[in-house]
Amino acid sequence: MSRWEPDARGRMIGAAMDLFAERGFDQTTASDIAERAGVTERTFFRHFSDKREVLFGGSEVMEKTTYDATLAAPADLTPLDAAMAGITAASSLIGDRRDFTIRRARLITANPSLHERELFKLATLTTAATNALRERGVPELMASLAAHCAATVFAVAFERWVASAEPLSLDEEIKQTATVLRSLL
Amino acid sequence: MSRWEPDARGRMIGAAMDLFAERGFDQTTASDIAERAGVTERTFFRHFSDKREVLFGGSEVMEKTTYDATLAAPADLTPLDAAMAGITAASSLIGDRRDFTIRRARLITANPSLHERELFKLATLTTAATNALRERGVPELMASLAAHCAATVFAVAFERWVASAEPLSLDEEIKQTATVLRSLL
DNA sequence: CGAGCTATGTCAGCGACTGACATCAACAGT
DNA sequence: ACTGTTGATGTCAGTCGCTGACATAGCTCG
Repeated sequence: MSRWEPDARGRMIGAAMDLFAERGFDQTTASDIAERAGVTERTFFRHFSDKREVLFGGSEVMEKTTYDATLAAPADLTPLDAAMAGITAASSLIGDRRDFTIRRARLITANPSLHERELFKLATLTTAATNALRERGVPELMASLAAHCAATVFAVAFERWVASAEPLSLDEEIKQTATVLRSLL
Repeated sequence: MSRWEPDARGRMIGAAMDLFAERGFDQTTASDIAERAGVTERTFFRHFSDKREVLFGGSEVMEKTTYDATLAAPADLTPLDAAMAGITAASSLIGDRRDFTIRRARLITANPSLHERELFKLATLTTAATNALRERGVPELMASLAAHCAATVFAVAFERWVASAEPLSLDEEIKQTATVLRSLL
């Protein structure tokens, strides 16, 4: 797959996370990452469209999962429940690898520029759920609001999941958060 | 105020919006903006921490307004209503200058990197409302969820306000959107 | 009119990112 | 085993975003 060792991409991701944790994001150059991974700066930018993207590998998969699972949810679910089903399906993609995900989350919250990118990725999930809901026949405004609410539940639950020392599963955290959300109105 | 003409900052904002509209954000260099505004590139970066910030001038004011108005809302309001009061107060800061705001919004949605920044600014409003709610004695989780919901209403309502040809006021749009949100649950 | 403050100009330099071109490993077909 | 093709990588030069250090011009105040 690569000119020398295999899995250049994986090595770059690992090198980046190590370096970000050691020195911080801003103090790490793309060239640093590439060097530790045994490749060139140029090949780093062939794999990742920019320096931040090295931490956001699986996001297209999550987007597609969100869309598919929202669309495939039982027909009798409310818009909000369908969107929740979509987002929950996507969340199960990361709920497993707990320590990797948490390590990554800490790096992200430590850097505004990475935080920005994460908000953007979350917005793509919202859009995916919105599109799927519209496909289900939900009117525009309601689709958008339901998708946003589901994304909110995910974001807040994820934050708590990361912060808690002895944790529930991410799924459980989401369920509890969703319950509180419903009690708001 | 400036070495030559007054209101260098205002001229840079105007120049940036014109150039972004003419050639697009990526095809406009910071030096281009500075030149059209009659200043140096260095001066541009003294006024704006980065190239995107030229479109996000009033955001600290909106953040403070959100916090203050959420905190100052009548004590008998629910968390969601208090947060809505805060965000609505902030929205009135832009609801006036409609064509400027819409022109700006179109530039932002046309460019992912600007969109990223806008999501970040919206997140700061959410945080401001969350903090104010906590100050009101609302428990953490509920505060966070209420603030997120209020921000969602604002974001969705704003999007519709920008898209509509013959529009309601932004306030009206927010009220209608909030009603639909409540009907979701 | 001189002292000091502040906004601006000038210059040098790093790091993010890109386009163009050369190169190397693996693989397919002969 | 030989060769042509393909795809990932290396090399190089260059643009642009952004910053630190220092010089300078305008304003204010005594």
